[in-house]
Amino acid sequence: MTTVHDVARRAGVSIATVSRVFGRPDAVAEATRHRVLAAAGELGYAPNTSARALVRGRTGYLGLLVHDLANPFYATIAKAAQLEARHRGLALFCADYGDRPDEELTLAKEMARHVDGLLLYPSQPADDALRAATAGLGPAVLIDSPVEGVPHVVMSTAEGVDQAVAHLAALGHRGLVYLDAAPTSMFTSIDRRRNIETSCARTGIELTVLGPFSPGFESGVRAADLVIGEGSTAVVAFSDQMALGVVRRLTERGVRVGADVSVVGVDDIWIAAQVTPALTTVRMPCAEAGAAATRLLADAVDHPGGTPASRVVLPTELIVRSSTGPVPHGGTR
Amino acid sequence: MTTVHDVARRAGVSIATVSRVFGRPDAVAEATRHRVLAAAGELGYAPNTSARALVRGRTGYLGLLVHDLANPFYATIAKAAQLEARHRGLALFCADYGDRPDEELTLAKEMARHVDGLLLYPSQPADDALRAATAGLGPAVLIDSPVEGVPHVVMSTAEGVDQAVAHLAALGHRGLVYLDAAPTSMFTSIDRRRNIETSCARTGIELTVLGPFSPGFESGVRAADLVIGEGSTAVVAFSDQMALGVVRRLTERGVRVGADVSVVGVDDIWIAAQVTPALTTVRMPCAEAGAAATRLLADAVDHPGGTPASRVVLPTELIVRSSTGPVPHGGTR
DNA sequence: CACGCAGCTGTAAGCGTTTACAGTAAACGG
DNA sequence: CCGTTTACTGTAAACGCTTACAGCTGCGTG
Repeated sequence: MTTVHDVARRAGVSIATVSRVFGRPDAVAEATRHRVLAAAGELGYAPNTSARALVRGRTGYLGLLVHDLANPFYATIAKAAQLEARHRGLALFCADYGDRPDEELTLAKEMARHVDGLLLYPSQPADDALRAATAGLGPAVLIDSPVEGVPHVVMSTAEGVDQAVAHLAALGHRGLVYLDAAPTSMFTSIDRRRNIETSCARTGIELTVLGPFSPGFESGVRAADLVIGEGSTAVVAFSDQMALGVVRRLTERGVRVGADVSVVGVDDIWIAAQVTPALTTVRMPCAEAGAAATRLLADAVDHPGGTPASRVVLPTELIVRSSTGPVPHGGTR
Repeated sequence: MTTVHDVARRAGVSIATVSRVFGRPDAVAEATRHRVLAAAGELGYAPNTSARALVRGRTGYLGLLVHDLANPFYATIAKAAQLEARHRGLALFCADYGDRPDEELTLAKEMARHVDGLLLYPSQPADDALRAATAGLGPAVLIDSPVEGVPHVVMSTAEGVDQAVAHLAALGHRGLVYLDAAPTSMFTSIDRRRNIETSCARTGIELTVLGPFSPGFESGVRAADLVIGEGSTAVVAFSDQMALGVVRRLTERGVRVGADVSVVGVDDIWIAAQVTPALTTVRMPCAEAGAAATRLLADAVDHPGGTPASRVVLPTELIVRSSTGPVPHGGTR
């Protein structure tokens, strides 16, 4: 491994000068800088990151902790966060707590030791415990977990869900079934349920909430029969996966999706656009969330005494496709 | 920040003892160890990672570089790698080069500065350039890129594809169309194409290769019409996404998938099991690959003079579902 | 009883950087 | 021509940790 000393010797300067060339290049004369750079190039020198981190008190690393890295929802957040971090000269650790949400805090603590700041997508509801927990870990920004006093970015389904309800109302639907998902204490669940409640109330649509179900395809399949039982003409599911399950079962039972019953999902996963009928859905801006959170965190790391707790709310949007259509003639619920 | 000095003072020992308690605990007397641990606990002390890395010459970090972190295929590898790394007390950096494969090497170099070893899923074909490139970066293990002299793990479709061809042959199919994907120089492309060629040759199935297409749903849609044009009774697609596209278009055109035409995919993405008809496919062991590669790398890092270039070949397996069926009566191609 | 040895602990020398401070030389104004 | 500034560079002290080495104690052994 080549060090500042090697480069210094080769370039005929002191180690301080070498260091400066890589730290604040304009603090050294142009001729010297070139000599040092040349020497460094020949030797293949690059500053040792550990040593630099030690003296600077900054690692240049950020950590991201989510529920499941293999899930496209979180993976998209991770990808965007990673990209944004790189643009700022930072690197990103990724980890997920998977099926052991109790390990979340342990993992966060462990991660905090290695990084300048943490990006957290908490599994638990936003509350005081979380605030307290993040307190000792250095800068942290929360995703989809609006905790007062901690910077966070949330993807609000307010707009998207409102558009969905308006869309259904315009199509003549008088009532709809919402398929809720567990755990109901998570922000995503609360947010979607609350928004659909207010939207329905405002629009005068009769709302029936079913569930909570576990959020997956199978639950949608199961829920579909309940929907038929309810005699409803419209369904809004917690997620696209659930919606896809609903569509599948409805079709199986001879119900024409988009004609007899309208189905709306949330997330806009890629397959939603490809199935027949293509799924009407509320798009979640995962990439934007990942990038925004990283930006917030990087700023918090750079200015320890900056704005105490910024908050970014990312809007959502309804994507209308073919799984929704005018209410059938005979049956208004 | 609390340091060894704080703990040492509080516990009434020297900093060396504190360090030893966290480094090799059995080298210090039990009573002393307890005292130090207590003091450390009260002070909330944990060894500074940068300082430790500096003196040890090891960061305890691994890096993973893939094409696209948001793609479930790579995301699954990343998740497994991350988990395996954690089990070994290591942490994992994740990055992707996305649509700029030319940046791959730059990124790898940059990453190499921060980590003890690299996990690479190269975008380029396995060749000398790659071997040379990885040479200076410290330990590296390649995924799906069998380069002689560099440790690697590959997911071989040999078994899975062979099973698929045998499966189709048993169903009475006399010929099949393979839908190839670009870039054809990548190991995954080469491997799948070569394996299907040998399997068909061995089984006496007539093979028609179409493509290369870009590997996506849309390509499958496009390819479906070509397949109908060929009059073939069976299709094997490069990926599930393509296969799903084929299924979609075939269905649209009134061709009954699993009856008139059999379709086989590769990957076994989650939706493959959920669509109707459920997709027969070759499962790729992404998680196993990620874990195995991490294991190899961790070993290489631990024993710099160990086995020079280990090689792990992970087998694949055909999952039979409903998109394949007996050849239709009238038409044997 | 002297000696060796094992078990434990402390001292101090780094690991490769950054950076405050001091020093030098040239340039400049009076 | 001298004092002062400016521009640059070097010296040396950290940063927090690990670890070779030495020292000390108490034990068993010849």
